[in-house]
Amino acid sequence: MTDGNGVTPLDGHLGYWLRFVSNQVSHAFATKLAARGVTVAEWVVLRELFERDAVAPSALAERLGMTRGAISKLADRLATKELITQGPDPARLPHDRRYQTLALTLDGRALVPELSALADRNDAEFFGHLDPGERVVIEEAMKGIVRRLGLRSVPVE
Amino acid sequence: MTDGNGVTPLDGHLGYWLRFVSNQVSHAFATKLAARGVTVAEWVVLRELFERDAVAPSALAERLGMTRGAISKLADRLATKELITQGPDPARLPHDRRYQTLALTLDGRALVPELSALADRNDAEFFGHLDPGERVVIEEAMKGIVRRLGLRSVPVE
DNA sequence: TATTGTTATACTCTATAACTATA
DNA sequence: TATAGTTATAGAGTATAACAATA
Repeated sequence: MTDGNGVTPLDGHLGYWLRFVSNQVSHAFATKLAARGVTVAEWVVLRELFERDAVAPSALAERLGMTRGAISKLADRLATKELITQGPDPARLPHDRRYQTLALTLDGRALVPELSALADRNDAEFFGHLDPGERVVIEEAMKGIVRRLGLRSVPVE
Repeated sequence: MTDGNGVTPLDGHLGYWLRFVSNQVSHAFATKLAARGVTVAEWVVLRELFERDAVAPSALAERLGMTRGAISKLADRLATKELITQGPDPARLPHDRRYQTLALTLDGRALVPELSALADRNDAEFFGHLDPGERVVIEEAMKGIVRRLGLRSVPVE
């Protein structure tokens, strides 16, 4: 599949179309989140803490496929916004002070369902018109690729 | 579709799966390109110049959905690598010196087919196993979304 | 004044690696 | 010495806005 120059057109790759749509979806979502003062990376952390309540930075880094340094910076920003707390791990006390725990504040916990509604709306705007059959094919194909290649880590960008 | 907390699971959105796969595809491609000393954004510019030969920075910004400032920075990097040239627009001469033109050097032109082969290989690694029917459903769904929402600009990230 | 392009500034995200404090 | 976490640095990408040169 070339254009006569021996070079595949950019849009000749399925990856091109996925990236095109995916970038637009993410950008639209980022814009919605920005109105609430949150980035997509921050949202993912908040969402994760909503599910698990108290998590060590290193565990979060592992689950989200990020470095500890990246989590540390994100956590600082979220703490400044008073959406999470950072503190020693009570389960490790008394006093292995190396271990820390991140947890949602009340404000943070209250915010997650609102942001989740934005995520729902965003998804519907882009994919709501697809018929269920198409939807299933696409979702299963993506899950299949993830399984087949053994991919992990939550996508953030 | 909630998890009982009134909050949709992250992976309950089709956008999640698209982003997951798309990010992995892009990252794998970026790694391949990095071995040739080029980023994905630079690749997109090179690919565009390969097709059109001499392009004004502002035209490139328009086509790629980037700001002129962003193009300017990219162009500087590519010129430093001696993959493109920056100069006055000969079609505008004599002498409306505001207009500039970007064009591939011989090295740049020679590089594009090699990078294109990397793109082919990358796409095959992720999507080569899909049966043609699945492939068509996915590609057409993505194109449909682009059309329906009037999206434009080449995705770079 | 309007337009093309560059530059300055700033912020997000990412990664590597040095550093601290604990153990 | 090993581990958990933080901090420093750097680079890519993005955007806005000020700026220079030209028309």
